[in-house]
Amino acid sequence: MSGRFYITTPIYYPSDKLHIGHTYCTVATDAIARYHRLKGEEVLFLTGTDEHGQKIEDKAREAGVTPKEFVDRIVEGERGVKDLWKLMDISNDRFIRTTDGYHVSAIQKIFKQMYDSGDIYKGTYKGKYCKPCESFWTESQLKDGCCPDCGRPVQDAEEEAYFFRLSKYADRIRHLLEDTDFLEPRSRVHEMVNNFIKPGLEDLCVSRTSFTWGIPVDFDPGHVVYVWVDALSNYITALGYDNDQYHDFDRFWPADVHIVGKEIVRFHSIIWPAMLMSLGLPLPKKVFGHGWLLLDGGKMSKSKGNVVDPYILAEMFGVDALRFFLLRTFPFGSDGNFSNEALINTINVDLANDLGNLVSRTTAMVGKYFGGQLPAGCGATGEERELAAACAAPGGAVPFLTAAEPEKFDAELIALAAGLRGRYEQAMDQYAPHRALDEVFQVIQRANKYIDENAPWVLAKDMEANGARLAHVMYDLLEATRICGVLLTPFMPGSMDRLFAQIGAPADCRTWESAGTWGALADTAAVTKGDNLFPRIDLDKALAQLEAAEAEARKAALPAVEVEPQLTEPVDFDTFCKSDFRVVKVKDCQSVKKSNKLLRFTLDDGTGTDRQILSGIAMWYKPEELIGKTLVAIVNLPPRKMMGLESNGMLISAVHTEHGEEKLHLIMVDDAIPAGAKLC
RNA sequence: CGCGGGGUAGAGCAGUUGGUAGCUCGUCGGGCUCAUAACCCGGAGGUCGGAGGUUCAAGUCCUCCCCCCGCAACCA
Repeated sequence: MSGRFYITTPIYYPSDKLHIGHTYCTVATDAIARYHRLKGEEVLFLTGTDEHGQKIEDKAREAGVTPKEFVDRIVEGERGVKDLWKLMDISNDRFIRTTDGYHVSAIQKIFKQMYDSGDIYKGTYKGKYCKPCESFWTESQLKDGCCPDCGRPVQDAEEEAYFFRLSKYADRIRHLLEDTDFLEPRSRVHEMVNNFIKPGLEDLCVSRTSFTWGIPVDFDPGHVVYVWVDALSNYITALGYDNDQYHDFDRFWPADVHIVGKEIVRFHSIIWPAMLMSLGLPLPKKVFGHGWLLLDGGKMSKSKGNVVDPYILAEMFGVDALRFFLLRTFPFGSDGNFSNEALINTINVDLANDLGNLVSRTTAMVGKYFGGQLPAGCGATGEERELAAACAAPGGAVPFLTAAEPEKFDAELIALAAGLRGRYEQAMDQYAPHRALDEVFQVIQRANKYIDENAPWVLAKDMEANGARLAHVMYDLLEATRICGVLLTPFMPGSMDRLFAQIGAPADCRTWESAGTWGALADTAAVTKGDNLFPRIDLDKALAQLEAAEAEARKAALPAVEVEPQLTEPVDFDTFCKSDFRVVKVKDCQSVKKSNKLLRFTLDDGTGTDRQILSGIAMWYKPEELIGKTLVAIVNLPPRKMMGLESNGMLISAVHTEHGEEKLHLIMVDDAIPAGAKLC
């Protein structure tokens, strides 16, 4: 049974602090890794950060530091990535940074190897070039044939770049996706095949010359390795492939599973296998694409300002409660709606009422009725052990229980608890932690019911007559609790240590083996009622507190008002005068079908002919509120089509950023000004 | 007709190969008092987005339509 297990998270992009979504993915991976360790397997759990690229180069420049300084702060700094994983009790064995020296040199070797084999070749990246911006654009990125950044005309240009022969592997990839279990859940396969394989895989541009923050192509100065080869290869360089930092490649490759978010399934299920094929390496056994945590049914994003900070939640409710909530509530393969109410509810219902209270009432009664230690001989009977063994056996059906009460209660509880490990294992092996947890809680609920059925407080009234029975009932409760505790360890390691201490379970009662055995706990184990494992949370109070904390964090993190830096490049007066700004009156304004940003204006510009302008401001204004307003527009821009409609000019607005949120105000002028008045 | 996901009780969700519609919260009533005002039992509440079709039988299979959410596009 004990084999090796290599599991990875994605390497996260540290251009910003990580949020609850990253935490979700890492916590899930951690629980799976811990599960395999519990089963006695030799596990290697890898996580890390992907630190190169244009965006980080830009962000660093904005912050006035070097790119390396910038990522160091986010990765190693206070409340950074590593800090967060430490807080969340993540048990990763390794942490790779793509700026680590061994990775950098390994990538150069890998790149060279693929070049030498002919799978990477030098080609030309045909595109459009904007001289003032020194930027390359593809045909589709252009705005009206002009540079999307500055709006100036662009020229045909060719840039040297390296390409990977992705097309060569299309057939093998399609087979891999369609005919094997390589990619799960299955629904993601359709998306990949329909969107990317069927239209035809094109060769992939794998180098850039437009920025410098990347791994240099060592045989061709000026080129840096673009994200694909750099980032995806982390899964093998972290094992020591093409480097001497580690020496586990033969031990752990191929990976058992890459856990990834659905947004990067494409890279892991198409590009990564193709790269490995090119290198002649075995493919990972599985890529699992989990769902996203949504907020109010929509995507969580910085620009919406609705990012949930895991630090605040963990500090307020405890790390284990947060870990548990994330994995218990949401089906791992699909999206789920995150909310603070759901979090608190789950903590109260599952952890406080069901599990915490079960431990509390059980340990309290053992203390009250037996001074914290049950009498010897009250433990599992031979018959019970047999029943349990039958239920725990693979495929073992629960026997038909005909015994009379109260033995029937015992048998039901034992049968359910003894079969739990098998059901849990099945769910975990299918990457369904939510189902595994559901199974555990079925047993916890059954144990609570078992207390009511046996009414220990009634038995305790006559210890002489019922003492033995009472002790046995208590033992059954401890034992059921222990089994649940073992199986919850991968999810809540810290809390389960406390639980085991309370029910007196030593190390050999915390093993995977012992979770499949009824009667592992010594009947005379020392039981102590400790602090509540999971205190109940006052919903309203906690929500208010959370909101305050989140608001404060948001304010601290973001400057109140930000404006674009002023341009230093002068514009000569003649050029300026070529822009024809006019006062216009809004005759009609409607939203554009199928667009969530565009509004269509019908304007009186003083010429007597209506002018139509499209403007991407639907986020800030409702169409009807603008009718009749007096605005300013530039009217001599070349016409441009948007969403099939022609726009003749642009309305002028003032824009700024407030607490990270983009704000926009149309320039409105005095209604006394007639349409067509020129601005100068 | 761009691609995909989804529409099941007030809310959030399960429903494998078609065979009496379930779970959690909430709500109403009952029980118990060991326990973290927790626990246990029971009730009410659903034309399973809409319309057709296949079938002895459809939430489940087929066709069409409507709505929501992502990606994409667009935001001169």
